[in-house]
Parts: sequence; structure tokens; C-alpha cells
Amino acid sequence: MSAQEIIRELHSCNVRVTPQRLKILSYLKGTDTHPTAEEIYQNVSENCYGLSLATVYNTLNLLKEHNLVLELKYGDLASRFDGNVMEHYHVYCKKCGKVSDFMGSPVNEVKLEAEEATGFAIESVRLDLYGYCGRCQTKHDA
Amino acid sequence: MSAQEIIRELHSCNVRVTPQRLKILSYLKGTDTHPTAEEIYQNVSENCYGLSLATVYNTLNLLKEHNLVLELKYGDLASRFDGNVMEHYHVYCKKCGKVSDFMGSPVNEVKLEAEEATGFAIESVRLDLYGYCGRCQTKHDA
DNA sequence: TTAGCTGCAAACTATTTGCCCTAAG
DNA sequence: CTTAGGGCAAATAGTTTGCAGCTAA
Repeated sequence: MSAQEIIRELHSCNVRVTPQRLKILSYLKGTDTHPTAEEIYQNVSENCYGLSLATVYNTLNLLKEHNLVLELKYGDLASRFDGNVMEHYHVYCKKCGKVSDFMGSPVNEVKLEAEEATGFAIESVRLDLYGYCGRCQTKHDA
Repeated sequence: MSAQEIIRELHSCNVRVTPQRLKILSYLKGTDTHPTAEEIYQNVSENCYGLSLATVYNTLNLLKEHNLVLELKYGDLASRFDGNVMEHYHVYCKKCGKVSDFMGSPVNEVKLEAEEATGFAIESVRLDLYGYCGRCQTKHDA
């Protein structure tokens, strides 16, 4: 995703474009490692002199509100962020903490069931699968 | 679920039975409100004089490790806990924060797809649906 | 008897906020 | 030129931990 496209995305949300926001969002759109705020800060700082961690948090909250990024909370401490906002799911390794994306069959039926059963109007879904990644499977001592 | 049954559950995990643990687990098994640690503390304190919040946290962590309770983290700050550990899903109201249980079709196919696509060995699933509860649907200003 | 638990308070960590200045529009 | 945003440091909130006395087994 080019810088121009990202600028357009920000404009379309009536969000003022700043170098910090541009770089943070670009970074997130260009990785699939689901970094934490701290990791984003480390990486983006490299070409954004003087960037502060508070700005990273503020920016992530802003982007989140406009559905430009996803926040993923796992059992561990720091939230992880995902620049891919298309419906997709995640697998989480209980041993090493690795998070991988996974495109699965949409779970629309479940959405409908939920609306009927609970009376909620469902807008979005989050599906996480917990287990052990290939690397950790052999050596995991439950 | 009777106190006797809860004691048996704790024993079967080689967990020492204390009044605090008994009361916290009983409370969680007997509610479907997905309380936070603070709420558990408030409620259990009423008939457990001198209970401390740290004990609530320690106990919840212990129960979690033994899969006797589930921890649910949402966008808001405090984790919520669920004493129902059978596979079921949750709907979360983006307006008022209410969390309801929902028994849906098991998503086993998705589990298999994920194992094939990612090479992970999947052990458990968490499916959350986000939207607006009946009460909040009429008055939500997106 | 004794390993493990509790309560308390202090520590810790992720995240948020207030203030002042800079920069986007 | 005007107002939102950035940087910094201090504040906050949820959660964890160290320690000393207590208790379940």
C-alpha cells in the first residue's frame, strides 16, 4: 500500500495527516507480525526522529476508532495491532506467543444465530484459535 | 453447582481448598454476568470477611491455569471472568459493555481449516461478536 | 507439622493525560 | 491564522509480588 493511498485513507476519515500517523499506519499495513505498541515505537522511530511512545498510543487509538487498525488483546500484557482490517482470524501460540493470520470460511451463520439468540445487532466478529505453532508442537509440555 | 462439587473440582486439580477459593469459584459458577476482578471482590467480600483483592487475582490466575475459569479481555480496561468453561461464545455490546453468553454451532470446520493453513495444533477457540444489545440498538449514534 | 495460602502494601507495566509548543490545513 | 497534534513527564489503572503470619491437609 503506497503512501498516497494511506494519505487518502486518512483524509477520508477526516483525520489530519501527520508524518507520525503516516509512518505508523504504513508500518502496520506493511507487516503481518502483529506488533505491540512498543515494537511499533521501536521500528517507526528509526525513520521518525523524536517520535514518542505516547504519540504511538494516541495514534493507534485514533486509527482504531476509524477502523483503520485492529487491536488484539491476548492473555499476555501488551496489546498487539493489526493493519489488516478485512475479516480474518488469528491463531495464537500458547508457547511462544506467535500470532498468525488465517483466512477461514466466514462465520456468517454464527452471526445470524447470535442475533436470533441474543437480540444483539452484530457488527463484527473476532475469532481466535489457541494452540501450538509448528515449531512449538514437538516440545510443548502441557 | 454445589459446594461439594466445587470442592471435588479443586481436589481433582490438586489445588488446596480454601474458603476464599471456594467462594470465588462458587460465585463465578453461579453468575452469567462475566464480572471483573473488582466486582468479584466486592461481591465475594460480603460473605468472606477480610478478603483482599490480591487474593482474588491470585485465585483467578490459579483457576485459569487449571481451566476452571475463562478470562475475557475486551477493549475496556479490566478483564472479565467466566465460570462456564464449556465451549460457547460471547456477544459484547459496544455501547454499554454488556457481555452475554451464546451457544452457537461449534466452529470445528474452522479449526480444521486453521490447522491445515497454519500448521498450528489448535486446542481451543474463542469467538466474540461485537455489536449493540437490544437496549442500546435504538439509541446508538455510531 | 509444614507447604502453601492470605492480607497488606508496595511495586510494576501498559496506557493515558496535561501542558506547552509546533505544524497541518 | 487557527486549531489539532506531538513530545515530554507525570499520572493512572489493572495486576503482580514480597513478606510475615496463618491454615488446610
